[in-house]
Amino acid sequence: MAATSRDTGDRPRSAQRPAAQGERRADARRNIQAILDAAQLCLARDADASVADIAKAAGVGRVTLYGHFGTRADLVDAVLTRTVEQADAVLDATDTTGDPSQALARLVGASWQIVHQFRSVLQAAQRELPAERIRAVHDRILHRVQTIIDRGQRAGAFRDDLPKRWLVTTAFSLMHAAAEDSAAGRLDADDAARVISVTLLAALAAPGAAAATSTP
Amino acid sequence: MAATSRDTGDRPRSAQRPAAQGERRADARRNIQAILDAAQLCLARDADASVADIAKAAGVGRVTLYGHFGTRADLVDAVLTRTVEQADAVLDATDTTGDPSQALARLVGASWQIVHQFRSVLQAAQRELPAERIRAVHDRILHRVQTIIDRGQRAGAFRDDLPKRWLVTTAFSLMHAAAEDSAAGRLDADDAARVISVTLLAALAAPGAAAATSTP
DNA sequence: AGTAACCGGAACAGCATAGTTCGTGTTGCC
DNA sequence: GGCAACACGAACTATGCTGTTCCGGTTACT
Repeated sequence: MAATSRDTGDRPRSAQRPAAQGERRADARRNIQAILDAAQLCLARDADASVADIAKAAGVGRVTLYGHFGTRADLVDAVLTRTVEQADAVLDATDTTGDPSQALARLVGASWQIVHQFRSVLQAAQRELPAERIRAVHDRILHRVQTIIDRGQRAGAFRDDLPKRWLVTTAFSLMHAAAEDSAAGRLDADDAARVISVTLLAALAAPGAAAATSTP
Repeated sequence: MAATSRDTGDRPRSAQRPAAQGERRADARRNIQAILDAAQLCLARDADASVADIAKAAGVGRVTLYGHFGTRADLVDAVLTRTVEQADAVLDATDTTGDPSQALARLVGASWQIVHQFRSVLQAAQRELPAERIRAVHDRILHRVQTIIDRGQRAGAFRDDLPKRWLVTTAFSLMHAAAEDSAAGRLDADDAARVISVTLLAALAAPGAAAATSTP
């Protein structure tokens, strides 16, 4: 249903078909990226941003947007897919082996901004897409942090007297809060990774451990 | 502008005036409370809940709702005012003297649900009310936690190597996260106060201090 | 150079919501 | 008991949004 597949039967300007499967003119490819970029920014600011707002921000006409994305839900799904792919790429490139505390600090440093962007898009998606679709992508993100917390607990570095699910929630809520404070000018973006890591590791440290230090 | 003042010039059923300033019939008072109750619940679930949804949940007609609240913004403002008053009442009743860690734990225990409810209403209000109005009520809530954190830092119990504003944000983000997890069934509501306090106090503890324990 | 792919403003239909008016009935206060 | 305060469904206007159609112009690919 997304622009990448283009096999949508009855659609406006349905005669528009690429010469080959998936093939497109350069201006069409440029517009699709511009629309996705604009949608990501607009939806992060306001989950109810209109299709007209997004088209304007992308510098294209509404009919052009509808030419590439059949419905608002199609567009939101495409943005969600792209956001997940971007998050996966960054997270795949992050070393999560070795000392759990240091691994978590690296993961936090690499992903705090993406995690927040992801959540903004997710909120918009929740209004348009089925709950299963939302859960599928949400769980993939959670899983990585959970794996490190599991390792940390087994190694005795992280506390195990609180629900594990809550520790994961704590990690995400601190990243989201930092992203919001940073966007609002209340927190220096350059300092955010350190601030989140110090706070999170202090919160997660096994009681009595000397892990609760000023800098990781 | 809210139902309490009733001096709104040209309004539907403008002939409806209480016998005395602010005086109302019993059924009108009951309906106003029902509308505010319903608005608080509906807006907490969905900041875009319609006036028709709220009226239905309150068990009144839309015209009746408009008879008491001139516009949607008037209603949202009234809900915000009431929510702030409720939060003030609970927070005023909480002992914030003595040991900063224990004071913060008490404050958290008393307010985690209210703080979340307050934020939900605040999100709805942000779409309807001027930014100054939002900031005025928001800062009042933040101030109480900030005062305790100040005391804790002076007493050496809380860390001072992270921005103070961030420590306040941490407290609020953990309360919000716990409320969301509780609402979603991922956290036992009866255990939430303990879980938040333990996590928060561990995060705030001055490095090296023995405050990072399992139970406050 | 030719032409299909692509673009996009105008206009339309349908839907949802906010706010208003009308008219009639009910309630509760004096 | 009387009557003003209160209630409320139906119907209306206005606005904004989604999605579609039309049609003429532009771009870019061969």
